[in-house]
Amino acid sequence: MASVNQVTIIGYVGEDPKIITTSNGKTMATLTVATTERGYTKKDGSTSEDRTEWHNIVLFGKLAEIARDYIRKGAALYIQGKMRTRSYDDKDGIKRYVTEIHADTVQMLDRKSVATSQAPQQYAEQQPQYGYQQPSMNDPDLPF
Amino acid sequence: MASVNQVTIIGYVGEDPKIITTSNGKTMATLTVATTERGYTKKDGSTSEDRTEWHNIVLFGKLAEIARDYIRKGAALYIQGKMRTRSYDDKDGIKRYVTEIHADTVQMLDRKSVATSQAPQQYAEQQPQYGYQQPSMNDPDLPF
Amino acid sequence: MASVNQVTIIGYVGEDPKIITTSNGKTMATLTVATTERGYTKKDGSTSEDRTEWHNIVLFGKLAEIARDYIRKGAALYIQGKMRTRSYDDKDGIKRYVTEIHADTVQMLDRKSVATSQAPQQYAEQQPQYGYQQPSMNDPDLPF
Amino acid sequence: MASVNQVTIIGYVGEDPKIITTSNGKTMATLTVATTERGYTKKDGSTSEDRTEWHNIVLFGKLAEIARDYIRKGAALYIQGKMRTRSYDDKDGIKRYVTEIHADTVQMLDRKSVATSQAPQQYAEQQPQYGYQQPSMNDPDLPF
DNA sequence: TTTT
DNA sequence: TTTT
Repeated sequence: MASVNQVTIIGYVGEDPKIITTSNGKTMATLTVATTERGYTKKDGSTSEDRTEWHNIVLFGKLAEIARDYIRKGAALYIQGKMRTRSYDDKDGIKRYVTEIHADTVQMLDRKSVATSQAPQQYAEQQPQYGYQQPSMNDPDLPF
Repeated sequence: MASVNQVTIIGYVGEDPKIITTSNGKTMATLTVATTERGYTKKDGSTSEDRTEWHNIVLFGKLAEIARDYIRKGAALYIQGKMRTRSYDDKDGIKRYVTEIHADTVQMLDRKSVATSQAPQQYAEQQPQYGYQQPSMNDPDLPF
Repeated sequence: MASVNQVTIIGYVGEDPKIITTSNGKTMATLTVATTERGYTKKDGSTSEDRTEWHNIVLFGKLAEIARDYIRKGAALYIQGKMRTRSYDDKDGIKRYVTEIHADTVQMLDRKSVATSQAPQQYAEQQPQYGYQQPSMNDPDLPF
Repeated sequence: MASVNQVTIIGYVGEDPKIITTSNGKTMATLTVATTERGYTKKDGSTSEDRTEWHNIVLFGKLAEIARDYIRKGAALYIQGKMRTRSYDDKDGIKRYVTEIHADTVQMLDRKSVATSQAPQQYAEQQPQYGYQQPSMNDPDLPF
């Protein structure tokens, strides 16, 4: 059965990634990325406005470690992954849905890392495609 | 500012499309498309299950007319578009979010049209890439 | 360093795939796929013609075995891969270049297999996403 | 008939674009873009080498004007387009083929323009998504 | 709710 | 050389 579910995003990171260590010891990261559709001038002379879309990105394993170590608010990213909608119960016990992008590929588009906010400087300068590093502080807060 | 927001889906239509005529006379169609990620056998011999994802597709203008005239439940489609999250108030007045795909491109992947359920036969046999046709009954129900 | 090289093709197979067993025992398959850009009517009333593009697809390992066992002339395929240009010496010893697509993903878009020309019937009916099978006759001819 | 022919490239411009004014007064630009596949360490400890692929990009109309005015050697680009193989006669009258990418979308990925080599400074600082400008010197040399 |  |  033919099936394709592929999203490609180029945009800017809204906040420093949130890092979670799952119960089975895997690293997971969540972050938000903005894409902006430029407004344009219509035939009647009126102009449409810019439109910003926020995407919920989820990273696992090695990609999550890259996020933890190198990706910071403001970074320009290329992301490719799959759309996934999951349900959760909100504070009133009502079922809600969020659509996330589970990334398969992440590339940093900044020539020099913008990883400054709390990222160790020595890694900020290197910006590898895949980075490994000793564990750091995890943010256990619920993402999104 | 660089920005890309692009989704590519190949999957199967869950229900006949819902057609809406907007207040300014434009045709809009909504439909759901399923993608299925195949389960696989892990190294330890256990198997993961198939996972089906449902996508909310929104079509405007000519693409909506194609949906109205040719696309039916069960059809295999190739869709390319943008992710968009919109908010609406649910019946309790609480703000909710849905993520939709606003399609730019739709192609029917079935060699012979599967458009049988209530679609005019003469068009069901042809399956053009872009179809035009006289107005038909619209379904004013809220999609999704 | 950011880098993306990705091609997506949906089209029809021109000839039965050619199968090669490489010196280190790996299976490789080559096939050609046609994409057709529809002509359209211009503002001045003139029409542009349809334009068919032929793509040289190269498959390795398991994907090559799927090609060998299930993909035949006329099949509709979804292919994703990388562009690669390689050089070779033509019969006059002059360096030539061909651009190929090295596929990472292949999906058959026909609901029922079109694998009829010389493909074993029992497999022709099944059309799995990934197929394994005992070695068969290889075509040692140079592809493309 | 279903057909998709789509290439996505992120890479670096090899030389300043070549600009051609076609016989019917349209602007056309050609440029080469490099993508690099990172080498990796195999299971046996050996490492594969980095592999650079050069892509021949062709731009028409407005995109060609952007290339002329803003894109220079070394620029990082996101490009989406179609693969096209064309034939030409080489100096010995022998038919040769080149595969090019006819771009539909071009985005500059550098935060500050790298457009320095002969590009007017005032535009180099702005880097619009679509730029218009008075005609400049064209390079009539054959590209590629 | 689809499909294999 | 495919397909509609």
